[in-house]
Amino acid sequence: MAKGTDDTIAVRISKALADRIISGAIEPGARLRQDHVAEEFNTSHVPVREAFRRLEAQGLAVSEPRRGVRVAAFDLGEVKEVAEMRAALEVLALRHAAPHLTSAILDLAEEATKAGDKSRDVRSWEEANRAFHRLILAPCGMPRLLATIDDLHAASARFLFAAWRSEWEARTDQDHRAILTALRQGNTESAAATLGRHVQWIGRKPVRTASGATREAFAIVG
Amino acid sequence: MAKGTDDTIAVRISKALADRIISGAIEPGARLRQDHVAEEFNTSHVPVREAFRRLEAQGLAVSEPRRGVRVAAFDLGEVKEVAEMRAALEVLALRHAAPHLTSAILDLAEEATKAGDKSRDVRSWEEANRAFHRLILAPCGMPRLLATIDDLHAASARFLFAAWRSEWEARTDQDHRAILTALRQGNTESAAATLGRHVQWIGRKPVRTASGATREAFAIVG
DNA sequence: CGATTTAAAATTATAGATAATTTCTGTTTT
DNA sequence: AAAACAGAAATTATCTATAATTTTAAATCG
Repeated sequence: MAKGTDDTIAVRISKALADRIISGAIEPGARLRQDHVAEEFNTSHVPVREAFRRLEAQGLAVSEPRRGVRVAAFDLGEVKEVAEMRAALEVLALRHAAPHLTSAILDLAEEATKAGDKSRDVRSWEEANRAFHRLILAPCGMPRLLATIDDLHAASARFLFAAWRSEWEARTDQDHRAILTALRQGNTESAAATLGRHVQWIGRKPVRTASGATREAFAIVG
Repeated sequence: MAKGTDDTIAVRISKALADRIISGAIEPGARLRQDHVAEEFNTSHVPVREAFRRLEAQGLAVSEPRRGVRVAAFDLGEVKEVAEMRAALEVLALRHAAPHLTSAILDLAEEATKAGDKSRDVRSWEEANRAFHRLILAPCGMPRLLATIDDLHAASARFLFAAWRSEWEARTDQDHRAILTALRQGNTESAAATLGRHVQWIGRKPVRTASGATREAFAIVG
């Protein structure tokens, strides 16, 4: 991951915190105390507050005036919401990207798919999956759309890590392959339809809670 | 407009600046100098910086590290991009909102349409148009989706005001009426299709530039 | 006279300090 | 024992001050 050493301190902090929130290192609902964060990063709280605003905009944190910032909570409803938004926007992006896709790009996307299938842990699977989606969508040339999709991917990853906290079973991604085949054949509509379905596929998994009981965990898997 | 007196200063500033950027009171590309803004609002620059981060997240301003913040510029490509994103997301929202629409809500939406038709200036037309869209979409119960649509509406309004800076000719909005009719008949798909087309309708208009020449101006009109 | 370097002014980014608000904790009251 | 209530501690939001960087303007050189 690019460290971005010339970034402003606020950006560095927001990236670091975003990573922790997404990976689940900080629990949903946990308070983010500006002085503590400032101390940890050896800065004052001014850049910390700016970092908080960034996290807020990404939907990773919520802030109440005078009461501080906390890590955004989420429920099944939000998982579905993000999945549907991703479906709508990624389909749009793919329709515009399709005419600009080269076989070189599709080859890279295929490699990303293979890397995902080989992944032994959630984290590397997520990285490969994200790479696949970004590769086939980036040529749409719509920066605002891509930025929005990126934020939604971050939310998806958060749900994913929350559900498959440590265990992960490898599985071959047939959807990705179907999408690539359709794109290679110039069948954009078929690829878009599969992508739309693929992104909305929600995985279910029983998870042991802190109290010992088991509940269903949900996560977007695509 | 709700003044939000209990808002934090940063929020107040960001709302005031957003209004100016959207209305065109500040030119695209103009620099936003934190000390000047701070002086105007009788504060220090700390809340101003936070306001800038909010504007950045909304896509109304762009910031380059150490070089300051400027009002986001836009071109025809971005107008189209925002229109397509709105089409995709508003259609999604409408599909979810449709089952929860009451005739009371649809009556309010019809009033908003009439108010739009009667508007003598862009500003009040935009307000009525925004009210219409929000009324029929809000019952979808997807907060993240609605927040994203709101930001896109702000961008749309910006393009609109830039093109129709002062003059505005009244016109009856047939699309809004067609959408309401379809919704009243329970024909969600027809309403969604019309909405998707409606949002992407881009108006064209010759505009006199500062140098005296005329160029085409473009704006989303829906 | 135009290009380039240098110096000054303006501006951004961060730090440290202060006032106001909220949260926490222990105690009292019913 | 549960609820209500102080008072103390912690935390947020803001202000003033300082360091670092960029922009502007002037001056110098080719």
